[in-house]
Amino acid sequence: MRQSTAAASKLKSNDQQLSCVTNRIVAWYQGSPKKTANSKIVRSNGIDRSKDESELPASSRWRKISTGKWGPWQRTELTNPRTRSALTQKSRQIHLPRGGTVTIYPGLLSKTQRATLSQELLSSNLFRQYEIQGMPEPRVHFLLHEQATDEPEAPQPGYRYGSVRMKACPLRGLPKLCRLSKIVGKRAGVESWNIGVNPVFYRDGKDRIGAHADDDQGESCILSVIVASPIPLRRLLIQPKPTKIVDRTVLGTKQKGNKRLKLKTGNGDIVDDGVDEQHELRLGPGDAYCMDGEMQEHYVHSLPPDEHSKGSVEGRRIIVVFRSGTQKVFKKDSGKPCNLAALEPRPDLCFTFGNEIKDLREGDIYGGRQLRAMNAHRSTQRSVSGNKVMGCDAITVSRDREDDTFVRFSFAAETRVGGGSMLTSLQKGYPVRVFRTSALHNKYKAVAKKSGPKSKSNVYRYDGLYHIESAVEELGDKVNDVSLGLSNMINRKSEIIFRLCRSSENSVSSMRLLRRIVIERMTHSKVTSNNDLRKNCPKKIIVN
DNA sequence: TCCCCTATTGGTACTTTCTT
DNA sequence: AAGAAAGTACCAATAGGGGA
Repeated sequence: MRQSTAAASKLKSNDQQLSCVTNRIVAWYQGSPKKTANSKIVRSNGIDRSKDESELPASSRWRKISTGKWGPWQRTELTNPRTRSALTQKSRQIHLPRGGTVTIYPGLLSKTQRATLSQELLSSNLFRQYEIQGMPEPRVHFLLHEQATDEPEAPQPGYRYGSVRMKACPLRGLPKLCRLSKIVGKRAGVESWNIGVNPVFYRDGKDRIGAHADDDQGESCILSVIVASPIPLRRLLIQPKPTKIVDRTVLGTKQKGNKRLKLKTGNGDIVDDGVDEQHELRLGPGDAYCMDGEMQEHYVHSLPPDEHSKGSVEGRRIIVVFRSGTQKVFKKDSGKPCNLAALEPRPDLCFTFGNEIKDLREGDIYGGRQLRAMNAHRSTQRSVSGNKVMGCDAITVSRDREDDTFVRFSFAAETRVGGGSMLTSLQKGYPVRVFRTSALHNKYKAVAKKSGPKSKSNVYRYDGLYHIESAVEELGDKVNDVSLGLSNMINRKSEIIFRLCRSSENSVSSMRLLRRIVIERMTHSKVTSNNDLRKNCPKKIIVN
């Protein structure tokens, strides 16, 4: 009884909180954009953007790949659509050089419509957080569909890209958006948004979307309506799609990688016109833009981060994306529902040096996600966590080095992949958290707990704090000691070999920890007491 | 105009996860 | 089994501003 009352009051307070958040956003949104009139944004390329904002702001620039220099941003020519009707009278088009069209519909929504729609979306409680490339996406969103039903377990129409699987909720649950969907469908000449209606919430200027094409489900029409936007406006960046087959050396440039832009001709040959292009669109609240299927073949688009509105509620941006293409059905949704905190701007990550991290215990096994959540190792895709200024707080060891004795080992890193931060830690005498991973082949390889979920991903064992003893730069035959403040002299591409030694600051001695690791590997259970250690420990430690 | 300092940006490497 | 990725953030190179 008591419990249910508590639950009820909790629900109520959640509701109140939600309406509080919603009201605040709506209030902010309805407020006049005071900043516009006076703020002057002069970009490094010398263009004064504030003049553009009252009109349709589209600009483009080009560069020759051979020279690498970008030309100035210039106003993009906007043409009237070929088909004129009452519905498209105000619209304008950009015809992209490599193929495809963007149609802009200025002022599609009134201020009142925007406010009520914002409220409907934010109070729907439907936003979800999805993960991609091992990280939460820097935005939250959800999918609606006119054919979706209320049964949560039943398969529903959906949308999938990368590892994100979105299962739609019924569109009729949000009546205002449902109405809008029909209006914009007419305007764009689309009978049904058969992939779905996708409201997206960028919580602040740090939230963003990387370069991508909407081409995973045969999209033929992608229409986005901007419901709310920070002022100054954020830019939508459009660039040619990178191709897969690339050899820069053949083409006489030094750079490696697959970024060079090439085009496919009609007969399948790959040609290269030697030119990069970029296009920017700065559309405001109430405006809409529509990308066609052909554009998705040749271009990617992105919403780059905006330092201006980072960490601030004023940086909120809400858009609704309507997609038509190939309808698919999904049984599962890969996202998690957002609580109220998840709708606030995400806080910056902070550094923690040393052992004082809650739930981090020497010898224990963790997943990569756990490490990031604990702030014990912050980087998904590099083994060194840290930066050149602050130093390195943690590393993961996943490459075998013959000299690893557990107490001491060496670790190689170029300055560009974290060697710089390790040099800082060496100079400051900071301890580094060391995690050995299951990717190792030597006897100190981390081994997943038997009881844990079956997964192909690596696991990480916390082996305690280590101090960096020395650093040498290897230059062919020469070896250069860089332990003392010479980091600026180092060739960024040469490897620096660091020697690390397990620190006496650790709560557990090296030998005791090593014994525990051995026993836990043998018994697949946790060693919790000294008694366990004495009882189970073999006389001679042999690890394999 | 040159120099020096700071801010911005473009290029890049990185791992896990998932698909083909 | 191979390969690509709707991401992250480091860091060098570059641009821009201010002072001499």
